[in-house]
Amino acid sequence: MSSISLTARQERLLRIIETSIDKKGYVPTLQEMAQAMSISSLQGVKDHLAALERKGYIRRSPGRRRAIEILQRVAQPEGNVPIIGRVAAGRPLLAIENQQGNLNLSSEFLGTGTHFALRVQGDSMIEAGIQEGDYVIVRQKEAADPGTIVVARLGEEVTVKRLKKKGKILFLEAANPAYDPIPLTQPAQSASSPRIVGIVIGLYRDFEKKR
Amino acid sequence: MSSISLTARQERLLRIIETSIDKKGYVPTLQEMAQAMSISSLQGVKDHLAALERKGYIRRSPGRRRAIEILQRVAQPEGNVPIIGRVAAGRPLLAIENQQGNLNLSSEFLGTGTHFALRVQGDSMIEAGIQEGDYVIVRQKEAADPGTIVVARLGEEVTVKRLKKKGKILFLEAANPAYDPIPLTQPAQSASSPRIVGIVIGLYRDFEKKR
DNA sequence: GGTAATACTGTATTTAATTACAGTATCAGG
DNA sequence: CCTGATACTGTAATTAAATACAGTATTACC
Repeated sequence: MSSISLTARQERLLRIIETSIDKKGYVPTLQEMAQAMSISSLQGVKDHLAALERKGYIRRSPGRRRAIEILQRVAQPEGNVPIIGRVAAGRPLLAIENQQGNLNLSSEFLGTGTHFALRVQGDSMIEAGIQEGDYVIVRQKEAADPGTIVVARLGEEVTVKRLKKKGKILFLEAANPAYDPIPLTQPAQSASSPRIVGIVIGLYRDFEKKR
Repeated sequence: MSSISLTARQERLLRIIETSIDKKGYVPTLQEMAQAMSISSLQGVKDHLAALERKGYIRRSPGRRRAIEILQRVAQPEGNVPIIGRVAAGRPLLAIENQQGNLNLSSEFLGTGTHFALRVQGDSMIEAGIQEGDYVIVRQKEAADPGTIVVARLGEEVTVKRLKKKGKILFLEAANPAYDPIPLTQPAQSASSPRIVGIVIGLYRDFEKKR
């Protein structure tokens, strides 16, 4: 899913067009784009549009007004949650590896922050009503309150667990008693020690294609 | 959420504009609208647009090209599922009473047909992993296969049940054994007899605002 | 039964918005 | 160090597309 990279200015223009479409429902004019980019000449905007078209991000119909079709977005549309297959062990931020699809929720369910969806494997959370094959909606966060269901990274593995506090120590506990609780050192001592990736804010279950 | 009704032609034009925005990303021109409506004069289209603006469905910026903003849609956008509070007892079709919000899922999860979301009340399906407060995504359908989780109307009430077949008789069975199964006469004899409204194809749970 | 709203045809006019042309300056890559 | 891509300024020309004007026929409603 990699694509030709854009310059800072080209990306900014694409974002301006995307925002206008999302907010107002129609494509801005060259004049409006120039104003939003703080460019006094229309030729500057035209150059950027030509670059965006050449790189395959947009399609224009020459001569026609406001006829710009977006082929590839740079910004996630509001409420769009990428379904990811594997969470890579990137240090400060989370590197999203293979995107498998999208789940689009109304933004009132999401709130602020970066979100992603993860397919649940195994039955460790069955007692909390989370089944194998369910998609959990995760908000990226490094800290969470005790009692919350979190997504944590243990080495290279990513698991869904409930955060519990016993005395002064935080534990990652499976809802299924067959699994042992994992103590959490906070802040994380080393790169390999257990670390909270985000909190589970939603769940989606597909009754039809339980692949 | 009731609004001023549109004439057949006005509604058709609004749908044409909506489709162009959804498929191409920009508003069609008066010429394109005239062609799509099979009207030879632009004045005909202008009249319809004036009516749509007067009725509050669109907003135009006079003089500016393709500057039509849709304020109220007639067609549901692709993948949009309305969350409804109460299902009214409309005879052939389902009258959606009070819409409380929207849930936007990728269309690959939805498939074809009309869908709506319903908040689950009570614990009758707890053993099937459906909890109180969950939103079930329902595809409108009058028939279902045994084993499927369905939404059925019993008089004025709407419930989530599993469809079971014992011999030749279909039953609506709660996953919670505390509830008794309800026999289903098919096709429904009277207007008040139990009736399948749709099948549950998905589930959404909000962990944050469990109001 | 008059009057307003709907639903158009057809032509002429105007302008919003794109295109075209002529330059300038900077930066990265071979 | 040259060449192509990026990133602009500024003005003039062109045209896609909206307006504007003058009608007609039909249906809806106090």
